[in-house]
Amino acid sequence: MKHLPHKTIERLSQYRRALLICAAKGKAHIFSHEIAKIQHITPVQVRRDIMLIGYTGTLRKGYNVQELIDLIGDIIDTKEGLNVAIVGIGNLGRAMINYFNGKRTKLSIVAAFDSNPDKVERAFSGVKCYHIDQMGEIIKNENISIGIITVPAGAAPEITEKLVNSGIKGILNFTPKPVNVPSRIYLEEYDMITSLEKIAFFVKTHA
Amino acid sequence: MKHLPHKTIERLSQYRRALLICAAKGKAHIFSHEIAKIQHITPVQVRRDIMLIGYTGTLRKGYNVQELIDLIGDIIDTKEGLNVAIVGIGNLGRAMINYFNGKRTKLSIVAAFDSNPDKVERAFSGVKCYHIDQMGEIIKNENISIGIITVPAGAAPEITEKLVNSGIKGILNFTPKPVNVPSRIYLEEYDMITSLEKIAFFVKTHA
DNA sequence: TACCCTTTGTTAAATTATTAACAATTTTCT
DNA sequence: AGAAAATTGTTAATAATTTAACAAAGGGTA
Ligand SMILES: NC(=O)c1ccc[n+]([C@@H]2O[C@H](COP(=O)([O-])OP(=O)(O)OC[C@H]3O[C@@H](n4cnc5c(N)ncnc54)[C@H](O)[C@@H]3O)[C@@H](O)[C@H]2O)c1
Ligand SMILES: NC(=O)c1ccc[n+]([C@@H]2O[C@H](COP(=O)([O-])OP(=O)(O)OC[C@H]3O[C@@H](n4cnc5c(N)ncnc54)[C@H](O)[C@@H]3O)[C@@H](O)[C@H]2O)c1
Repeated sequence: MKHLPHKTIERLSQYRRALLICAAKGKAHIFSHEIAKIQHITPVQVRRDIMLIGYTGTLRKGYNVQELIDLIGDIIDTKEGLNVAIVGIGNLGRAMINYFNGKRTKLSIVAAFDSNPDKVERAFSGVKCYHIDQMGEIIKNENISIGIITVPAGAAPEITEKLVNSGIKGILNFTPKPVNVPSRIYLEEYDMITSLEKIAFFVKTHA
Repeated sequence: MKHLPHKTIERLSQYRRALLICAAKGKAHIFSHEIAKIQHITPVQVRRDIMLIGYTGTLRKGYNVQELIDLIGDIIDTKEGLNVAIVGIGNLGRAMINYFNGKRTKLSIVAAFDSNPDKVERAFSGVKCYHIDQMGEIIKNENISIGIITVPAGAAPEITEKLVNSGIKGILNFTPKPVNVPSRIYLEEYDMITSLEKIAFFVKTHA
C-alpha cells in the first residue's frame, strides 16, 4: 500500500462511520454494494478503495465489518490518538463540541478557547473553556495537534496565527474568511454557502 | 460556455465570497494571483475558471471586481432567487440560520421546522419556526426549493422523505446518516468528522 | 524606439479519479 | 456433477481536473 488518493481517504472515513453503525446493529459482514448504497457511490469504487488499503473480503460473503473498521483505523488514526482544540464557543462551536463529544476515541476535543470572560473557566459538553491568552501554554501541555476555528470571521487571521505559533499541525477553519498557514500545516476549510450555492446551481440548471 | 465542471462551480462560489469582501473594501480590480492567494490555489486555475465562464480581464490591470461578481451571480443565482428551509432548530440549526441570515439576497432561509412544541411559532434570527407537520403546506406556499437537515441522525430518513414528498429540489444534509433521495433531487452531505479525520491522516503521514 | 516585465487567455500535457470489463472463485440449485 | 448466479480483485479504459507552457498584449523605461 503506497499513496492513498485524497478522495480515498475521505471515503474511508465515511465507510468507517457507516460500518460502525452496521457493527452496532450486529451486522458481521457487508457487501461492496451495500456500502456503495449507503454512500451513494458505485460498488466498484468501494472495492477499489478497499483493494488500495490491501484488505481482502470473502467471496460471496463480503467484508468482515469489524476487521474493516480496525484496518481503516490503522490507516487514519494514530496509536495514541490526536488531541483537538476548538476556538470560539458560540453557536457553531457548541454544536460542534456537542456533536463530537464521545464519538471518537482516537480524536478528542480536549480544550476550548474563547475571549469572552463569561465563557472561560466553564465547561461545554464536558470540554473546558480557557481564555484565549492561555492557548500557547495549553496546546503545548495537552499535546494538541489540531485546531478548529469557529470565531467571528474578523478574528480568524489573528486566531490562525496564534494556533500556528502554538505549534498546531492541522487546522479546520469554519469561518468564511480564508486564512493563510505555512505549508507544513494541513488546512481544511468549509463553508455552508458554497454547498448551498452548488445546490442552487444544479437545481437551476437541472430545471 | 457549455458545461462548467463541478469543481469550477464550487470555486466560483468561493471567488465571489472573496470578491464581495474586496468590493466592500473599495478594491475595483484584482489579479488572478491575488484571488489565487486568497483561495490557496494557483493563478492558472483562477484564469482557467474565469475563461470557462467567458469573462475577460484587462491585461496588466486584472479583472473588474464588480463585473466578475455580477457574472458569477448570473451563473449561480436564479433571477428571482431560491427559497430555503431548515429542519431542526437545535445548536447547529440555529448556528446556520444565524450565519446565513442577511448574507445573500438570492438565497434566503424563509422557514424553519421542528417537532418540539417549545420551538414552533417562535422566530430564530428572524426565521419563523413551524411544526414539522406543516412542512408540505409551507414548502408549497412559500415556493421553497432547498432543504437543510439538522435534526438528530435518527430522524434524518423520515425528514428526508417528508422533504422529498413536499417537492423539494435540493437537500443539504448535515446529519451523519447518509440519506437516500430520487435522482432528480440534488443531494449534498457534509460531516465534520470526515474533515477532521482527513486532517488527522495528513498530520500523521506528514509527521 | 527597442527592450523588458507583467499579466492575460488558451492550448497541450500530465495527473488524478472514476468506471468498465472480466477472470476467478464460491455457493446454490437442479 | 454441472450449470447458473453472485461477488471479489484487478487491470485496462475513460473521464475529469490540474498544471505547464507559451504566445499575445500593454505598459514602463532606458
Ligand atoms: N462554515 C459554516 O458553514 C458556518 C456556519 C455557521 C457559522 N459560521 C461561522 O462560524 C463563526 C462562528 O459562528 P457562531 O454562530 O458560532 O458565532 P458566535 O458569535 O455565536 O460565536 C463566536 C464566539 O467566538 C468568540 N470570540 C470572538 N472573538 C474572539 C477572539 N478574538 N478570540 C476568541 N474567541 C473569540 C465569541 O466570544 C463567541 O463565543 C463565524 O465566523 C461564522 O461566520 C460558519
Ligand atoms: N455535519 C456536521 O458537521 C455536524 C456537526 C454538528 C452536528 N451535526 C448533526 O446535526 C444534527 C443536529 O445537531 P444539533 O447539535 O443541532 O442537535 P440538537 O439536538 O441540538 O437539535 C436537534 C433539533 O431537531 C429537533 N428534532 C428532533 N426530532 C425531530 C423531528 N423528527 N422533526 C423535526 N425536528 C426534530 C429537536 O427538537 C431539536 O431542536 C445532529 O444529527 C448532529 O449529529 C452535524
